[in-house]
Amino acid sequence: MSDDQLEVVSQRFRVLSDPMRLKILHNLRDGERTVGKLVECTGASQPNISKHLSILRGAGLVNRRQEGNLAYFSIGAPFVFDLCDIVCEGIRKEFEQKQSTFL
Amino acid sequence: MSDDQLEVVSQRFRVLSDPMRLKILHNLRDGERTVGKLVECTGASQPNISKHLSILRGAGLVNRRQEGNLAYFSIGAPFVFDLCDIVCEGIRKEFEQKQSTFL
DNA sequence: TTATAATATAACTATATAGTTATATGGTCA
DNA sequence: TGACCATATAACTATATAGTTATATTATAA
Repeated sequence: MSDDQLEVVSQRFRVLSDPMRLKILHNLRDGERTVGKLVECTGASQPNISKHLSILRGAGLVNRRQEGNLAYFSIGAPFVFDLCDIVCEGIRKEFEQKQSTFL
Repeated sequence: MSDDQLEVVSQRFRVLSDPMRLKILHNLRDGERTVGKLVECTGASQPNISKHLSILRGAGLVNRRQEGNLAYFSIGAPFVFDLCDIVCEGIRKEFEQKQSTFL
């Protein structure tokens, strides 16, 4: 793998390395949401959510659809949930291993 | 998912969000390596590699084995390669889609 | 057109972190 | 023991970025 490729891949992981962005993705799991709705669900500020959405969109992880003056965002790459599942599984296993140390 | 859980998951993605750490993992794919060997292969400084290795180890992504005054590191969680594969596939698809815009 | 609502962007601040240099630790061998 | 090697850590600097406040954009409705 070239350094350029490594750079691109690491950038993608970086997009997922923020709890608020994961929270947004989690909220979109049930279907598309407006910016306002995401602001409401996450408790973050509107500019903050807009910024995160633009980062997620830049990575192709969400899609944007405009209807009137509302912007609807939805999951653009379902594989993000596969990624999260693998990571969660890894965390779970590691946790179990630490637990077993005390048995 | 709780905010705490999101924090933990995002932290794991953060560990993978650095090109040098991905390079190290890539180099370990063929088997265990000493710190010196990784310094040689990556072209990074020795303290830099040691620091990255300690971060990777903190996340359970690599294992450490000491023999004499050499430290051998190896892959601790093979699923990282699954993660990378999924991300690479996503990048590839997105790239194809952008290409098709010009056809 | 003007007023209003939803969203996006700009400018800024504060924090996190990658990399460097210098030094410390720990192991081996004379 | 003391010299030497491999690795780890500390302190620091420079950069990236998450969040805030203020403002701009875009669309609807009066």
